[in-house]
Amino acid sequence: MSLDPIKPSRGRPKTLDRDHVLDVAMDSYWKEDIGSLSLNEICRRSGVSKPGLYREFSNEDGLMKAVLIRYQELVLSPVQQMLNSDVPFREALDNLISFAASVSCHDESPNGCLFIKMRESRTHLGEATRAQVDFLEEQGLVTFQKWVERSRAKGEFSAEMSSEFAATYIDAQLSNASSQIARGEDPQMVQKILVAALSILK
Amino acid sequence: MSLDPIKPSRGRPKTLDRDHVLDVAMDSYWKEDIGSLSLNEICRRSGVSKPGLYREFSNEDGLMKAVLIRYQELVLSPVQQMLNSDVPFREALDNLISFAASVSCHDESPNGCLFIKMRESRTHLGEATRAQVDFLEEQGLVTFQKWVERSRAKGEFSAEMSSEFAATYIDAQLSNASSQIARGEDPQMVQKILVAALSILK
DNA sequence: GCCTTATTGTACCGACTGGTATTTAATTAG
DNA sequence: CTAATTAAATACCAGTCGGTACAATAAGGC
Repeated sequence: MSLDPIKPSRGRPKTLDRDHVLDVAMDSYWKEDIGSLSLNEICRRSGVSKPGLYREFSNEDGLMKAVLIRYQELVLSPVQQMLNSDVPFREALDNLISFAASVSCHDESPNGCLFIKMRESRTHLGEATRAQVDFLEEQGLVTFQKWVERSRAKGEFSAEMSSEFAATYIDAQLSNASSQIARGEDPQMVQKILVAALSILK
Repeated sequence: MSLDPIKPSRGRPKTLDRDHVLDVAMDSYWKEDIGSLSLNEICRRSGVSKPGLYREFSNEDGLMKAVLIRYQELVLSPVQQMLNSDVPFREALDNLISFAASVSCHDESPNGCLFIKMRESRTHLGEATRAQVDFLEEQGLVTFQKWVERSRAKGEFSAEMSSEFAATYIDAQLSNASSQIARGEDPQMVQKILVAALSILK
């Protein structure tokens, strides 16, 4: 294409650091209640003026969608790749469990999976973000289902249930684990519950 | 005692219908996002002026605590009584499952268990309500644990796990089911997941 | 007829929300 | 140099929030 994203280099140079804002916003949404975190607060924290933020992301919905996409690239994608690889089923399951029982943005207070938090806060999301959540949810279910099907073909999964149900079940349990982590429950207990619940996949 | 709750019968007669307000508030908190439902809105819906509501419940915290207590009496208590009775374990478990997979305030949109919703919205609660949630949570865990212990003594529960863990596990799965119902997922699927997850208790 | 007591609703408070109009600053094109 | 272009931040908008001062009202006691 002829439209290069190179400097058009005209007018006052941009000082707004998009990635910095996204980092701050992701951290904030991650460790706090999504519905209670205001744009004003994100502006304060990222040191950006409100009109600046609106110029970059259009509105709150645009910012949250951008944050979610960033989260997908940063956190979800590696997990999906692991599930798409040929790691043995039990090993992949163990990885999945320890991932779910430990997700946090940094070393601080536990907060669960941001995607799942957003899914739970569905009513607080704008149109675009909600659509992105739906897309990621579907993508996740497909990933689980294909993983189960491949594992079954390899003889590593023999539970008597449809692959579709298995995918839904895994999603439900991971979702539950994330909620518990976010609620502040002991990660070890969360993991123990997860192990028990997923033990029916054998 | 000498303090009868009979009409002190002095001053302007009260017209505020406490129970009506509580009903409206319970319904509202039940089927909508707790953190997004304002006192103003509850006043509008119940036809009560704001100072009237404050006189009756002190503040938002007081109202929510009163609502939670009402919910406990109305919904939770019967379930607890069932678990404290000598109903066979499998039957009680089935009751618990169909209860969890169907809780709604009326025939309308599903909304899960209000207590669990409040527990998930912990950050939006005032001090008194939060304390009440903690109390009910502890009470629930104790009920589950004693139920498991009695069932084990009757030879109806033989899974190899501590009664304490079993109680935590049941709580986690019911909580998950409630969240799914509230999120609008198909009750039949929720029930199926619940049955699968609780199948490890045998 | 008052006075006291208790409940009522209007009208307000300061703080905050998502979003924007507007002015000012910094750069390039000519 | 000026004009055009782009981005900056201040200061504002209407609306909502939880909470309250306050004057009007309705009853009993005397």
